[in-house]
Amino acid sequence: MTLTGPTTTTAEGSVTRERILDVAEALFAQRGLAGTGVREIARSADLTPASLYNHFASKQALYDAVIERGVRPLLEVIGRLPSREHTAEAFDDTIGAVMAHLASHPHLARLIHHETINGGDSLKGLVEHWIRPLIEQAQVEVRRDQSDYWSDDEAPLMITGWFHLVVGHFAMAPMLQEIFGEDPLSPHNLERQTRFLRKLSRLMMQDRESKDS
Amino acid sequence: MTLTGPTTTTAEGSVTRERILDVAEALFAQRGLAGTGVREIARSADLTPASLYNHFASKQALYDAVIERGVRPLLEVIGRLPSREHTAEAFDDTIGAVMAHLASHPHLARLIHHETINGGDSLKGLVEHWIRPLIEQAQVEVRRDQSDYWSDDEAPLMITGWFHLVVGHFAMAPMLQEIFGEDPLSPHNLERQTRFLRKLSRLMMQDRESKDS
Amino acid sequence: MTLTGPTTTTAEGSVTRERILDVAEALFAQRGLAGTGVREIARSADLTPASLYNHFASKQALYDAVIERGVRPLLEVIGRLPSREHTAEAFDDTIGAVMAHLASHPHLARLIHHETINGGDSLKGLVEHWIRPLIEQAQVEVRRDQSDYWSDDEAPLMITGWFHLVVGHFAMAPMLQEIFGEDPLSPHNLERQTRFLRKLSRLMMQDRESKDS
Amino acid sequence: MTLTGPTTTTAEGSVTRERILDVAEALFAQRGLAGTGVREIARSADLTPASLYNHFASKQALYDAVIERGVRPLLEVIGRLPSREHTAEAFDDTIGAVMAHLASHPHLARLIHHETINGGDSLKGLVEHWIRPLIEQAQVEVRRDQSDYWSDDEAPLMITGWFHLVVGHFAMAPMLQEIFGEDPLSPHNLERQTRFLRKLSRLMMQDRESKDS
DNA sequence: GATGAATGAGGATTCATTCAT
DNA sequence: AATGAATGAATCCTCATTCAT
Repeated sequence: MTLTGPTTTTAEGSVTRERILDVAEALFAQRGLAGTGVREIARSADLTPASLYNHFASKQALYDAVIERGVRPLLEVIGRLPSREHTAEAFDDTIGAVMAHLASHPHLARLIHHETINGGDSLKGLVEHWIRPLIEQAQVEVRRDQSDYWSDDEAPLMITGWFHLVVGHFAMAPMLQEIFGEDPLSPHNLERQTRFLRKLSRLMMQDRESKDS
Repeated sequence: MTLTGPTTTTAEGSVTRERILDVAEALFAQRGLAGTGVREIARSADLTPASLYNHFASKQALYDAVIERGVRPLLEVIGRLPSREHTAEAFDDTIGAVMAHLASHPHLARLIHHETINGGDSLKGLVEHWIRPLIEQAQVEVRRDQSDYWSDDEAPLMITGWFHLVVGHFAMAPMLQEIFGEDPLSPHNLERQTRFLRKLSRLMMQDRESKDS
Repeated sequence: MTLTGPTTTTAEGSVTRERILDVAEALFAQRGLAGTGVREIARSADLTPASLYNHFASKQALYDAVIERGVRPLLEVIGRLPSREHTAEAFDDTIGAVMAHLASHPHLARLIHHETINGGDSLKGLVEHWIRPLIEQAQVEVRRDQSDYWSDDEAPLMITGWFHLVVGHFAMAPMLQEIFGEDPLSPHNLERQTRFLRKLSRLMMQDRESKDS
Repeated sequence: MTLTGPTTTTAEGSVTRERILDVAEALFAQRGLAGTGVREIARSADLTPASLYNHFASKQALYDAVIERGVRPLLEVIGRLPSREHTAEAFDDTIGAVMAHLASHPHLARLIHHETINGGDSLKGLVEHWIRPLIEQAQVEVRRDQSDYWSDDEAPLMITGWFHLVVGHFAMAPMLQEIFGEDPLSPHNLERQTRFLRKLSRLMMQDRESKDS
């Protein structure tokens, strides 16, 4: 009876809370906020709907918590790498890190897509803190390189472009699977995709040197 | 009663039917299938929910019709341009045409995203007929160019990459608007994005020559 | 099939709507707003809860409609009688009319009590239009009679006093029934109560003469 | 832990229990039994709903306790004063005492009204012990005075009438406040109301004398 | 004595859909 | 082609209550 000990991790969340977040993440990613029922979430977490409300005030609050828990680490991954000398290598690292993070959180990208497609109220705050600095920094770097292939005001387009390329791959995995008959998120395919993106990045960066010469 | 003349164009669809499709497209794009209520659609079309069922057998049928009507012309746009000599120019044209089509159907991209994120049952058939041939053709062209920067099996990645870049820009317009404070779908910004994509495509294509030398 | 004719009385409300109002009036009077379930109302009206919402937007809206339908005629009854020469007789008539109206709407008084006890949001507007003029008029009459037993500023107390006496009798009928073992709303008892109130009113009015002497 | 000293007065009730009764009284008076949630009561008492059940077996039990605690002293106040020689003065005293008691227990009247409007199961026992003797006594006194204005069988009507007048004033205070813009329970207004009731009582009692002569 | 977590039952309301008119 | 009314099923959420800690 007493062997089980306390079920709550005093740190931040009880195991139940975490379990709910896990299953909700998967379901919200699959079907979106509106398409996911509280009953469904509760059942997947081996709970009554009523019990779920002991941990989250509302479906929306749960959704926000899922987004928060998923996106914040991603932003931290991104924010950790930016300042380096050699842009190309640094960028390669960032791509790799982001790809790795998304790979180990298979629902994150679709979650982000869902949020992004409509106004993204739950995401807004987070993203502003994330994308805006990124763009400003990118602008600085583009300028520093005195690139004449890419102009300063194309920096935002490049950032969002990379966003589409990276997040898109994960978000659309179900459909790519349909089409190609193989899992785009398998280690092999992920490596291939990462390699592809690195080649592309090198193309975009190194080109300047060849132009400069 | 009869003074208004016939309201139905037997050819393709009644004006009411078309009106329903219009508002449903906008709503489905905004909130997805699950997030959009029949009542909402009906109200936006100045109808009773009951009346709506005189035109579509079910919400799902309406949704499918919206997808159909939106995606088929896009596929035709794409299918129309593929065979040319100079790959670079042809590709530029395709990009332009697709961008133009998406620009004039502002809900299409988000609709596609919604469908793509989950299994995309309503889209599956259409997309298979669309993307698979594209990829096969791309593979042929990559091979023909004897590019040694891009390998044959990277062709699918390039295709999907372009998909992400083009469709993503439109689908995520609401969020980009949030972040940058300007409409990504304004003529000026669309032109800029198109120019950007063309520069990128040139980079990806022309690079081979510089490497060859 | 067609013999039943149209089910809606074009005038104001369909028969169904009226039926709902009837049963809701009884239930709200018995158990109050919070104590009455929509399911209960619907069942009593031979309807599904869902169907009920075709007629009233919400439980609260239904409640308001019940109050409105019940109280408005009462106010009209009161407003119709006020101007006469002989105050005593006029007052007798008013008492009689109000008693009669409440007698034929057996739930009205309890409904009013329910509303009055808490802030009476649904009643507020109606009552202000009703009680305030009454008081002003009463003040005029008290003053006109140059009564020296009742002072001018006691007019409001008299009004509310009569309110308590008349409405209270009906509202507390269930408990009086409990205590006395006979129905306070039976014709015989109602008559007795009316007679009692008239005697009381005469006492309050006529007394002035005896005092004057 | 033990520094605060014993928190329970073994005699009658713990302070917590009393606190719960206090807030519950206010809430039940405002919204009735059905309209008041256990959560609400607990929150107002700075407790968890679960903790509340350490003090009361159920919501109903709490409600009954509130009624008990509120009504019993009132009955005692009434029961204490009845036997005197001069009816008029005795009655004046009773009115004053009851008004005073209700004034110092501002929720009591509304509580009684709530209970009275429906069957009043929780009140039944108490009230029977209270009102029935009162009526019998009143009947005796009416008879003793050989009043020919009020007949014997009007005694119950007088009792309930006084009940309406006294309790009504307190129970409907919220609405009267709405209408007149001043607090009917302020010392000044209470005094005025008491004076008014005394004048009325004298009218009802003394009249007999004038008729006798 | 207090509480976090759990729950079955029920709360009001909305769902997509049907059908007679 | 349009609609008011009806409905079974589902929606999110709250209810009063229990119990191990």
